Amino acid sequence: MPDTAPKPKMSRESLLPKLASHVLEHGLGGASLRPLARAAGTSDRMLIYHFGNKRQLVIDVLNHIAQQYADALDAAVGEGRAESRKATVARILAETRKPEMERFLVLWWEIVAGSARDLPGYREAAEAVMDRMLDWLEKEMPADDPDPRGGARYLLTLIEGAQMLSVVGRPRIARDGLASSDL
Amino acid sequence: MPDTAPKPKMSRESLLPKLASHVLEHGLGGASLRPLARAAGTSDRMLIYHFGNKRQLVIDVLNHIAQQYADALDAAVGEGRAESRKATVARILAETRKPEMERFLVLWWEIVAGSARDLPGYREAAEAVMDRMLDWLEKEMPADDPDPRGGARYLLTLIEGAQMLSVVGRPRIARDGLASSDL
DNA sequence: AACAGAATGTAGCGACTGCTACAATAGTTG
DNA sequence: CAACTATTGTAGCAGTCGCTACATTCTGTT
Repeated sequence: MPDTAPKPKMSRESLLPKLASHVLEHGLGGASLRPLARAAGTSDRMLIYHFGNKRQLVIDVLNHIAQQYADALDAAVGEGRAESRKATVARILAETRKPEMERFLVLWWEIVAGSARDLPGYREAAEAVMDRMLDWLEKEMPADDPDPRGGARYLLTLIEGAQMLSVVGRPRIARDGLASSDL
Repeated sequence: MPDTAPKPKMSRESLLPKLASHVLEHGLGGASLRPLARAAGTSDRMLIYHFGNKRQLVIDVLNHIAQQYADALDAAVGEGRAESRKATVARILAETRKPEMERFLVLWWEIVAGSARDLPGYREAAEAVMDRMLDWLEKEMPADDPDPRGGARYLLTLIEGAQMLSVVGRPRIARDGLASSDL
């Protein structure tokens, strides 16, 4: 007779993916222990047991998500570089439009907001994400770019501005703005 | 003998400024009826009475704040235009660094986050703010700019990207990016 | 003054919040 | 097997949430 309950032996690490997934779907602010626990197949009691308190849980989940996103970016880096800055921008915009990334993009602005309000853990997660994004962009810059370092920073600024404008319902502002730039 | 309680005769409109001020200070997500009421000198009971429910209150407060911000921007438009795009960017960055604006900037990212999650009222407020910001920028563009319309959109994209990077603790990325641009 | 409707206070409901006390079980180690 | 620790379940606490029932007062009209 097989085990009826396979005794999953839950740990902080085994919980994090499921918690992260729930947070990606439902956001961080509104997330409370009991729904989180349900999504992870445990009880609020055990979440506190494993993470100490909710604050620490949020911090750990944020770190996990940042890491997850960074890994996804790394996996998405293609072999060859783009041919132009314009192609680089197009590439990253296409990459972030993938549905798996879209969930993250929605959460991203919540991370930015938490960072602006100095909530614990948010700033660190945001920095980790932006740093990795910058790495990714530098690797993706055209081989013959005159200033790949500055250019990557320039493009990141433009890209993030464009994505914000899209998210607030004004994608055309960004599109027209990019079209009018010298890209 | 003077009135001990001057009977302020509160209305939706007379409440909104105080509510907006409290929201600017403490954020929207965490704001609950009782603290809001205390800040406005009423009771939760009366907030529901005047606004119907919390959702509508949030929507109204958001509209009020967006209007307030738009007015502040309008008031800040100088007489003469800037001499260069670079000066335009410098002008708006200086304007938004004023302490009164800074409170708004913190809230702004919460509005963006709510917009990304499609919370009621957030998208509309964000659109109103961005549209007015764009107006302001167009008026502030250099008189001899070859493409003031596209240029304003380009600058808005850059500026918002830069402000986001600042808020998440990476102002240097934006600064270096802007320095490397052709502004 | 009589009344009607708007505005407000008091009290509380049921649901949910993060978290904990206490007890039971499971797994490891001697 | 015995002792011990790690893990989990049950139950609940004190506080907050949005909101409402009910009664009262206040204001303007007739």
